[in-house]
Amino acid sequence: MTTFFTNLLKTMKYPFQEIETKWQTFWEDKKVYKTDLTDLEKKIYCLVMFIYPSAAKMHIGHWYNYGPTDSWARFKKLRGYNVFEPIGYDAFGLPAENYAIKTGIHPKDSTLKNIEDIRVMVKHMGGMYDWDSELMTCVPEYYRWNQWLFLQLYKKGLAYRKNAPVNWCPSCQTVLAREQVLNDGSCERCGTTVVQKNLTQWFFKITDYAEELLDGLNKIDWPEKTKTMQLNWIGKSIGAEVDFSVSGTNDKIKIFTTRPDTLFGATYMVLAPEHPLIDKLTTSEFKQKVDEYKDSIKSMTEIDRTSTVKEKTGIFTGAYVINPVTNKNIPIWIADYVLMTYGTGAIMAVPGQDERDWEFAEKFNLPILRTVQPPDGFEGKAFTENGPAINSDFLNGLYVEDAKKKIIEWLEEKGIGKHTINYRLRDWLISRQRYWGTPIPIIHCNECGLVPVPEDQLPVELPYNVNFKPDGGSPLASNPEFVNTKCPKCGKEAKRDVDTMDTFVDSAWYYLRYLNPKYDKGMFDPELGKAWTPVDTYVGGAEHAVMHLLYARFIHKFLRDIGLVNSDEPFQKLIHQGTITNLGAKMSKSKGNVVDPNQFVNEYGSDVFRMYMMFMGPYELGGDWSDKGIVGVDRFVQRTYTLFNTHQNYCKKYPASVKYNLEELSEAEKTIYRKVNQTLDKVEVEVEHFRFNTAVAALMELINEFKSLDECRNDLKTYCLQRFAVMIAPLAPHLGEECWQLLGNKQSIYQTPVWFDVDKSALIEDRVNIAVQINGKLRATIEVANNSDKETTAKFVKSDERVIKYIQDKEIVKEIFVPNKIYNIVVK
RNA sequence: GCCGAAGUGGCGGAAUUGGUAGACGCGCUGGACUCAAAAUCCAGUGGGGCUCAAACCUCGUGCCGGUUCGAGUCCGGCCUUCGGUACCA
Repeated sequence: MTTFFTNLLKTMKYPFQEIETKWQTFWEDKKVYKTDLTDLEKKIYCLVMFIYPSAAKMHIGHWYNYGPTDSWARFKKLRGYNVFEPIGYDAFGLPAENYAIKTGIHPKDSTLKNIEDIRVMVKHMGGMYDWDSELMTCVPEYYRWNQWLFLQLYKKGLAYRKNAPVNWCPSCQTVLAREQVLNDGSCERCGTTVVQKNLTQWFFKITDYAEELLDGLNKIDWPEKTKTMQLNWIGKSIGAEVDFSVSGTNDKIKIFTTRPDTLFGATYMVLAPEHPLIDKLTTSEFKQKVDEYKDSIKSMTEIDRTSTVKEKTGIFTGAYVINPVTNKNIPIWIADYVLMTYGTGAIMAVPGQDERDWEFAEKFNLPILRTVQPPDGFEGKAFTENGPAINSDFLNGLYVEDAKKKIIEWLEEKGIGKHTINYRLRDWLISRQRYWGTPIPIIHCNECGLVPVPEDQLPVELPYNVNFKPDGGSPLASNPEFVNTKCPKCGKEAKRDVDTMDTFVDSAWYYLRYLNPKYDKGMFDPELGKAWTPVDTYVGGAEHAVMHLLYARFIHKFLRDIGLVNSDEPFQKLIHQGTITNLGAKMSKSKGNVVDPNQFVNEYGSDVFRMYMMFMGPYELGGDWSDKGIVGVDRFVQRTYTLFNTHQNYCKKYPASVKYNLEELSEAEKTIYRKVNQTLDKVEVEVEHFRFNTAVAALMELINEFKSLDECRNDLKTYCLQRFAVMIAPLAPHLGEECWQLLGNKQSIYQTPVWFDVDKSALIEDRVNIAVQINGKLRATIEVANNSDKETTAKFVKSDERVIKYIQDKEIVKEIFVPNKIYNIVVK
């Protein structure tokens, strides 16, 4: 070959556009990523949270979620697994509808258009998706099964309607589930402050599964943080319910407490301002003030009310209850720090052992009685820790746990209380007063009441023509053809439910539908559902920790209970990619800090962009966006391409051995051979654990080592290059395929997956550097044979000038030797 | 307030079980190539001291202590940032 030609190759830039198109077309034409779902040996279901197509573009977050996850899936594929990696669209939801209100473009039209655009971009990214399993939730073939699911839940009493105070977003013009209200009382979607309204709405009874949702957390491989969040959200507390009799009446007030052992210290009672008994028991003397207080609460927002920094307020009702253990009258107060939505809406106040009660008692001069002995020198106010009971008659001397047992026994014996478990978890409110979602399959009949739509009449199709102006009513009500129907039971005129379902219903089971999105005999093919769940690896944002991920677990357990799947959990291993911020803030249109990935994809190609995102830092940490450094990855790709271009057809011309004997290699060859195997070993471990940054770094190190590749015999070069191509293929799939082909391989690497075994004997070095320390300070490094013993090493150490300098005239106290690592001499 | 994660060069970040801090990359500096530039390649690059230079010394992983022959890593006490949560009885 002429020097001229070699130089030409060396200066030729990696033509990413041509090569990406070439391989994308090849993969698609040959259906390389079509998964055989009947092959269950070595199956892996790798799932990424599907796309919410609220805009026509893939943003940085999508790339960051999908690129690295796809690389992991590809890595598994090359290692011989039967990997199922699907993609789809979470296509219902508010943004499309809000967009329609603004522009007049119908949600269906804009959504389908967005999906088309996004599909092109996802393909451009070079994902290993099985396009035959692509799905979108906004088509009747999909949402029909949301309706079917609803009916199954309804049959079991797990879908029900109730009138309750619910969260209403004035901007989204719909109710929200509790999980969709952020901690500052704002709407998760639009940030508007949510208000409370009393409305009759549909709920899914997730609370029936509370205990199992807790138990299941022990069986899944999820980030501890996420499991803790679910644990806290479910909020199990063990305690007791106790009835207190109202003095001078037959009324009883039930309270819930986690500290029944402190019953003797209950010096007053507090009711939530909404408690139904208040009007009845308030004495006429206090009536006006109580009413005033209740009014003042009504005008407060939820945020103000539940603010912990706010000073406690409350008012006496004039009434008393009898403490069942002391038989003393204790006053009944009402205060907004007691919530009607938790427990019974009433508490016994034990200021001695509860900080909130102490604060309240101090402010309103209510009696405080300690019933748990604080340790000597305790200077705090309420004592909430463990200790022996005091001032508690028959409980005296018992520590908290024993005292609880004894008092509960006593209460149960007397029939005035019982052991109780309370959960913070509320039922899932699924009604939405919006258009772009799944219609609720219920008919309201004047004669028969609520009538479920018969299953054979599903789907209840979402009509195209509606008026989706936000006026607080459901847009579907504006379409008479939709609303007016016949009662399936009595045949008389009836009306359809005009609300739609929360879109979290769609996403609660989509991973099952992927297995065969065209299946028309049920929600999904139960055989496949049983074979392919739980999903092995699920990757998505941590913001779904208590919404989507909790709902999906609930629905999965329900589907198991009706026999459609046989696994207990939907997602075995969960990984959260970090968030990519820009200028320290989450990217959003309103902040104007959105970075468009296309500018980089167009300039460097998708392989470089993907790999750069992986190289930026630990996957689970995310970080602030910066394009500094993308050129480094680009250079690496260029060098890789040049390397393979200058070694074309090496596989054919100089076939490599499977393994080389180190003894027979020259020093230069040995070094490279070792480095190749060490890198292979490293890349395997790093990619397996989603540590892509260090995997890319290892490959960069290896290509640096290849500077001396020319000192190797040709078949050994092949050995090195083959392995390099295979290792880079998951991280830069188009480049990987190209390199593999340049080496002279006929088959696409993903068509016929290849991975090489590590030659373990090559991981060990002949000679190693030992750090020599004097009193723990590094004074020298010496090179010795691998696995040298202490005596041999000591000889080298003690004859080294740098060491002698420090140990002469000194007394050697101790010598610590760690083979192949350290030799530390302690002198006095 | 409570729970969790993080804090390492100019920057992004590496560092099995405590064992040579700063891998890899960016940037920067110098050099080669070029009429010149870009690109590419080569060399250097934590701070300070000493030196023509090297060798060498010294300080260094948010702060203060501790354990240890040895601490980025373990323990105690703080500070900052970012997530989660918010009177749940």
